[in-house]
Amino acid sequence: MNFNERVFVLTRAIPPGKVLNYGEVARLLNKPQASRAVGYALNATPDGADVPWHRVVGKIGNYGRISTRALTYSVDQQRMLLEAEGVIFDEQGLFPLSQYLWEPDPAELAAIADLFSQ
DNA sequence: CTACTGACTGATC
DNA sequence: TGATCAGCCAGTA
Repeated sequence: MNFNERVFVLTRAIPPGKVLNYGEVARLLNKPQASRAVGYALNATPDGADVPWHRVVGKIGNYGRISTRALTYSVDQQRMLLEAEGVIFDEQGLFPLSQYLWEPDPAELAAIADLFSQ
């Protein structure tokens, strides 16, 4: 299973209403400094694949921010998807990571790691 | 193998 | 409040 597929698997495991920033995804994949590669992977996400890519966001200090680099989907669309799941944005389009960052159980991570070896 | 490209991040100015 | 810079990494040519 290559890096991209791992990113997809992990992203699929993010529960509604929760998010992960690129750096966190990379860290959970045991590659703490591959945040940029994570962005590349999500950019390659097949449209229509069962991957909630909108739950992966950028990070500014202790806040989450929707990335504007890729225009396959607009910032507004991604924001609407997250708001539909309960994420509240402030006037600057940011939201506190402390409140929305997903913190998976060790057991859940183990299950995901299991899929990686397949 | 080398070179280049990004949905990144944190530090610096 | 921005804008820039430099490390970092996987995928592609």
